[in-house]
Amino acid sequence: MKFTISEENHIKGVYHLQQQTGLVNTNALACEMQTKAASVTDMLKKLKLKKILQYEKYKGFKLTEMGKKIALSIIRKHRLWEYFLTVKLGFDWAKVHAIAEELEHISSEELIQKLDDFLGNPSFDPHGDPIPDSFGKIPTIKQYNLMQLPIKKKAIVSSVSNQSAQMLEMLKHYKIGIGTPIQITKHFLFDGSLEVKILKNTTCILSEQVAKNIFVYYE
Amino acid sequence: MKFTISEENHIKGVYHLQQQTGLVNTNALACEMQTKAASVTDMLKKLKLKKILQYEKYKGFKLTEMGKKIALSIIRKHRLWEYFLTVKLGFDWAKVHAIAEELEHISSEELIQKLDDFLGNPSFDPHGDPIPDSFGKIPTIKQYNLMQLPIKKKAIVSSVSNQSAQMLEMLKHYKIGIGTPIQITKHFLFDGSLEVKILKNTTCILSEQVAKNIFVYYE
DNA sequence: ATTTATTTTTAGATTTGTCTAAATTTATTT
DNA sequence: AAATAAATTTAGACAAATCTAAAAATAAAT
Ligand SMILES: [Mn+2]
Ligand SMILES: [Mn+2]
Ligand SMILES: [Mn+2]
Ligand SMILES: [Mn+2]
Repeated sequence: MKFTISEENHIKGVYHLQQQTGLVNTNALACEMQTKAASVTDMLKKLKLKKILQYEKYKGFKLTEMGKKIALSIIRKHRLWEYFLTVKLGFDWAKVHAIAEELEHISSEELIQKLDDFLGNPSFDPHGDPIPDSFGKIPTIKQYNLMQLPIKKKAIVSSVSNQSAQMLEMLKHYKIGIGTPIQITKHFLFDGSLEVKILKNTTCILSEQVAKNIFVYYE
Repeated sequence: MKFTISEENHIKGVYHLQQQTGLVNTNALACEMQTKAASVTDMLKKLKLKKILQYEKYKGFKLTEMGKKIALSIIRKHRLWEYFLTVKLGFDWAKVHAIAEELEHISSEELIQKLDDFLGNPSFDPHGDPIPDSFGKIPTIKQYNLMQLPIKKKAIVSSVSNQSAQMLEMLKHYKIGIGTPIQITKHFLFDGSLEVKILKNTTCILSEQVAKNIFVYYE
């Protein structure tokens, strides 16, 4: 089945909200979509008719299984494009969301499969969010950018977004790799650099430029 | 100024038609856009108001300078995406047009500049059509795929779309490079292979798989 | 120069997505 | 339990993009 861009955006909006709240209500979605409650109601009727939503008037709503599948395929596209934009085109990861918001609506299934392969089937987007596979299956752990890791919190390096030879050389020198325990001991505001403790013994300083390419998870 | 997808498609349609006919008429554009004459008239009024078109009722129309600039920026996006899809993602060049028809409407200027650099600022798309630069300037020569070159017609190799090591090794063996004179002497229908004369002396057989990656120009 | 045919435009309808304002339902207070 | 507040839906409007059918303008043919 085909969906309009507006329908796709609404489906994705419901998905994100129901991850947190279970049932979603009209005002919340209106707020998420930067639109008005009346417009949301109209859209809900349409999506219910297309069997994307379980929806009872005044009672809130959530996605059907089919709805979830569609949401995940849009999220998959969004995050793969974000990955492409940062890793291949060198975009700052703050800028990629808005562009991926448009790219996620390109319809070709073959395109997204080939893009996925071209990128090496990445599991996480530049913000550390998991990328669903073509069946909608989501990697479980949640990653955080090292710059966002709370001070003193113990974490594990889970991925590095810049895979250039220079970056890898630098990480090798610091003995940082996938699975390395890491902990921020100090955050210098002057240049954004971090003092980090690695493997519970070595301590070193990472520039913001390096740190923002490193992702970690914890718990 | 911002344009809708439909407006952009119409602007591009006018551009292509006026390349051949100078002034464009309503029915021709309706045919090109797979729509009806009445719909075209509505769109013309809107585009005239936005100063994209010079248009007098019943008299035909053509793009203003601004209209041309916009058309070229859309064509630039279209052809860069086509190049990306074939060279980076490995799409068959017959399939890329439909997908680029969607991708050309992604709005970010920065995206297209970075994509252009990532691709190595190519001058021609996979079909041999020239890619306008960011100022709208178009490379002059027209390229043809070697498979499309009329038999016996003398031509010059102008580009190769597959730049893999294997392909380059093969071309080196055949002594084929950019600027090499080439001429088809026979076309075997059984497997699509070509017998070609290179440099006016050597003759060799190129498989269809090789030949379809070679582009030439003539005159 | 009329008549006929073709092209183009207008008039009016339809679908999609949005809005405001009013009505209705549900939730919260007194 | 009644009154008030908040959330949600309905009713009615509008802009964008399309269509069909009819009218008007232009071109071609007799
Ligand atoms: Mn979007
Ligand atoms: Mn993201
Ligand atoms: Mn298009
Ligand atoms: Mn092309």
